[in-house]
Amino acid sequence: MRQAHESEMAEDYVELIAELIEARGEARPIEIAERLGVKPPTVTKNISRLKAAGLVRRERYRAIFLTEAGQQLAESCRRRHRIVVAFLQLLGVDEETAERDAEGIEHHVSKTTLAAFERALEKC
Amino acid sequence: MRQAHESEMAEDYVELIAELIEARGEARPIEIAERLGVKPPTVTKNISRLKAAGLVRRERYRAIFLTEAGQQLAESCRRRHRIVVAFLQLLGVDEETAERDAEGIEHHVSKTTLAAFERALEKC
DNA sequence: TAGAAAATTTAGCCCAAGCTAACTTTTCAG
DNA sequence: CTGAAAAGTTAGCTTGGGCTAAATTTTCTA
Ligand SMILES: [Mn+2]
Ligand SMILES: [Mn+2]
Ligand SMILES: [Mn+2]
Ligand SMILES: [Mn+2]
Repeated sequence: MRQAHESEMAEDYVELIAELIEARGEARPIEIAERLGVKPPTVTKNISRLKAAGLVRRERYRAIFLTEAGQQLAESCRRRHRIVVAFLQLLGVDEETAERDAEGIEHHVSKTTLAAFERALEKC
Repeated sequence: MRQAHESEMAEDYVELIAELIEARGEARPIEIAERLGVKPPTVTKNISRLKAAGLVRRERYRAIFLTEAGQQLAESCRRRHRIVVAFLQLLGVDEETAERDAEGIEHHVSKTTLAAFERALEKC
């Protein structure tokens, strides 16, 4: 049973691209660069990696969109992100810290652990 | 207020070195390689990075020891590791998964979040 | 609608962290 | 005490993900 094992880079990018598309209708390299705190050439390079990985659809100089696979990955990453943040806040962590820690933690949370977080959230 | 920001590599190495010294009296590259799932040359290279960072004391071909700074870092990493694992288990995650997830999560847990984990552990 | 500004890409670097192959040093068994 | 096995190092390569400077393309605005 092959685990897909997308990289953290891929997860953060598709998550952000999905959010930008939702908010603005399209995702532009310059916004991705700003949000992720990297420079535009880094985004260009990483986007072509995502394209090679089949997660992104894109023509040169144009906006970036997600493939079917990219959308699915983005959805599960966004869901996981929300759960991790909510869970940390439930424990009493302030929102800013919860967001910052979740940005790293999310990539190491297995299905099992995510389910445990959800259980904790359910029982208020 | 300068945050030290040791790399994940450094944290995992000093943590493991401390454990090996505790268990065996010394830490040897070949054991580090086995435990971390990397090859010996990788360990040699990383140990010299740790030495350059002042975390490790070592002569060529000899066992590896921690400096004062290395011991302090190791202690706080081991403590954090234990807390994260115990916390995940408290949530109902099985030990193996808790260990595996904690190995990644630990590096992204801020002081604030760690304190929240401890609070949860205290109130049983 | 031409030209300036903004966005994007390309080229060419850097560094961390991994690997294999080959070599050197240490250790251990007979 | 010697030689083979084990351990460790070195050399040299690869990949991912970052950067700057410079070129190119697109988008605005006067
Ligand atoms: Mn993230
Ligand atoms: Mn995220
Ligand atoms: Mn770890
Ligand atoms: Mn650990």
